[in-house]
Amino acid sequence: MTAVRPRTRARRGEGSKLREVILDTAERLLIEARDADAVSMRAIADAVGVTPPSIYLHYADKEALIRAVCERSFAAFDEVVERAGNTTDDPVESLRRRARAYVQFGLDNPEQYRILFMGKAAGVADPIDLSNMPGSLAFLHLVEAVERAIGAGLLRPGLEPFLVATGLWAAAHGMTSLLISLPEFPWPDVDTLVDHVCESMTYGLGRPDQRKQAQP
Amino acid sequence: MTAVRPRTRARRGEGSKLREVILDTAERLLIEARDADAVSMRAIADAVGVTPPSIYLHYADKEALIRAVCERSFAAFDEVVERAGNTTDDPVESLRRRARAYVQFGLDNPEQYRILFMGKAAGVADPIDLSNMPGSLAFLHLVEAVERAIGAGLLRPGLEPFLVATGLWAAAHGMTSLLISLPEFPWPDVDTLVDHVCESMTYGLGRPDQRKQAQP
DNA sequence: TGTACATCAGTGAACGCGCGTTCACTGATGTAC
DNA sequence: TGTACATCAGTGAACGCGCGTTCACTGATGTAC
Repeated sequence: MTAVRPRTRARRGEGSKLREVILDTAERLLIEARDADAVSMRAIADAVGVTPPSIYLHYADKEALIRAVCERSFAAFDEVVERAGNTTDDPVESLRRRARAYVQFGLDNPEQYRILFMGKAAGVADPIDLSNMPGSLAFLHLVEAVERAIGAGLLRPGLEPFLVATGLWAAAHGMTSLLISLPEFPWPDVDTLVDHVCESMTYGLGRPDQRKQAQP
Repeated sequence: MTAVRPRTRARRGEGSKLREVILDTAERLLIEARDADAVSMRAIADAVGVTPPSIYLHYADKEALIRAVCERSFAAFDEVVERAGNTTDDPVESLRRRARAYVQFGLDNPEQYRILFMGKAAGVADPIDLSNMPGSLAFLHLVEAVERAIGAGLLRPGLEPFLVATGLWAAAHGMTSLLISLPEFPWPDVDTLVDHVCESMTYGLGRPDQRKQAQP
């Protein structure tokens, strides 16, 4: 990919405009490519219409640039899921809508999703402090949504919100990441699959009359 | 990594011995590294104690070698899960044991798991024919296990085995891949998480008395 | 028992390539006087 | 209004590196006579 036009130079004091153009372009190339290793600084510079050293005026190195892209993606992801969850007053239905939005975001933005949740070491910060992680806000929003469902008495009593949220996350992530990684598998219709898993998680695959008394 | 000993040359007619040594070594390096791109043909040759061109006597190119490693990993994976599933006569309990074994295999062999299910294009074959895919056998075994549970009348009537198997797979994969990709997240105890998700998938998070009549 | 020879497992050096990053520089822009 | 000058956005060329792969070859092994 070569530059379409050799970008007009920014005016004095407006050098930081290029910073955002680089960020946008890096994100776009990351989406088109398969992973961060496959997107080179040269390719980014080329697509922006600038020479490679220019990038280093704005980002310390490649890792810093990729991290900046990730942080923006996490914000977008959280926003999409939150918005979908807020379209209903029924807390259980809200969880389902979150799940559908979650999976859809992944399928619409597979490479962003890959960076966010399927990377080699997506988080870097303090292992204990959840709030330091890039995607923490989205997860905390999920825990809150679960708490609302429990508070409304719509889930089995005694459930631990954190554990439930983690399980729901795993289920949504499982569908999303498999759909992304194994596109050639003969998947059922995506909505059918998501609805089935939501239904299973909510009411179970087992026959209600055989439900065991399992209260941890 | 340099060769420990400069490997004694194979005898006449025993050239194919090197083929297996290369396979073992490639698998080992793949486990130690993070992904296939990070393991070079040179590094493999070096670890075997041979020069790079020797590999091309046994594998057409890097892709063929990596694919050979994958095929072996899939076989091992299927075997582990099948064995775990056969330790009980209760079909529903068997599904749970499969799930636990699945997650455990992933955590014990994270890089194999990554290659198998989190790769860029894990399968290459005909998109429609399930039996052509490297991991097809393991999945077909899961469908059969679901069919046994349905046949025994232990699951809600009317469930589609393929859809149920896909959902269970997604749930197990979700936990496994998140645990691998985000090790710094404050995970609950792995067994607690797996048991919780199995319990949810089987009997649901929702209150049984609020179960809706949802028969697709 | 000895020797010429075909086979074949492997070597050593090189190919062209793309990568992240650095370094000395250029030249347009704005400012001070 | 004119000019010297500091600033700063960006350039062009090169660095050293590791990669997958190819090619002409070597030399030990086994076999035929």
